[in-house]
Amino acid sequence: MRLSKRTEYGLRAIVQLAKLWPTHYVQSRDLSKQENLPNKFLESILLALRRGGFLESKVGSGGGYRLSRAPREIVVGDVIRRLEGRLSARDTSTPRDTSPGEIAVHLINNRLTDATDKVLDNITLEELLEEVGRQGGSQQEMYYI
Amino acid sequence: MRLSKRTEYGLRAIVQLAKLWPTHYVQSRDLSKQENLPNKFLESILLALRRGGFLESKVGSGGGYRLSRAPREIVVGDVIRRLEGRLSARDTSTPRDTSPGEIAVHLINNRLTDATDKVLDNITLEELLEEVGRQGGSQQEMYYI
DNA sequence: CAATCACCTAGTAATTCGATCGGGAGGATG
DNA sequence: CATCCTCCCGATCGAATTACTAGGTGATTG
Repeated sequence: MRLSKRTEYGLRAIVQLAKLWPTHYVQSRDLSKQENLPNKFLESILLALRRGGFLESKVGSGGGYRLSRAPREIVVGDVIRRLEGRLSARDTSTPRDTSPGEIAVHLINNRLTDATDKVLDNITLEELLEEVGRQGGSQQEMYYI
Repeated sequence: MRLSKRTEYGLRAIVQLAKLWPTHYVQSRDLSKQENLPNKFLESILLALRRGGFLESKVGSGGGYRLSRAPREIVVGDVIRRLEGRLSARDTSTPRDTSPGEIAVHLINNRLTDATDKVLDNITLEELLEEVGRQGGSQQEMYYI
């Protein structure tokens, strides 16, 4: 499974903002330059993040975006779920008089979303930044608790 | 994250075949009726599963498909990876001189594929059938080992 | 042979995705 | 007040992906 570009760009932007926190507002234009992202596309993503309550914005000269709270208080899973429309599309309804195949699929789906949620809800922006600082944890799989 | 229809249909079909194992060949037409799936679409999926070594087929009158081995020897993860083209698209390369944002995304992606692989590689068709038999485990989240 | 059924190619319909366009609206600055 | 600056926001568009269909080939069986 792979994250959409929208989510990827959003993550990259918010990581930059986390690095610069709590210094003041960064403009979307600068963000798209730093991470080399399509300007207008990024704008809409930043807007979604603001609506999600992760960012604060300020219009006018000297305006821009910044995190609305400390990186340690922002859970990566919340950010990603906001951007990735379909993620966490857990079937709330448990079908009863359906075929075994459908039940099986339902079951697999739930386990998958469970597992991904567990991963994503277990890391904050601050922790993510720390791990990135260690060059991706010496690029090995020593992760998972 | 959600499975594609292709994967979903393939799973549903192979679950049916697992239920009927080791009785003899089932035709794709019957399968599509039982699970109410688009006939021709399912055909191409079954073909892929056969090429993946999960199914055996027999052409001609009285032909059809069956599992190529016992349900306990078929891992769900293998089936799904065969159908879902992109899954397990783990970035093999570890980018070095890239932005923090890119490294962060890379890291998240790896953790996600790790987690999903772990879930899917930990259940066989036989186990899946058992759990389905328990009506989806009384529809609660008592799953995960 | 005549019916059956897997196999195969190709093509189309529908949706999603990535990205762009083109303006507002509303604050800052001089 | 004028005019930059920057966020805000809806509409749109091409391309890729996904979902699905049509139509034929050729082995197998009764």
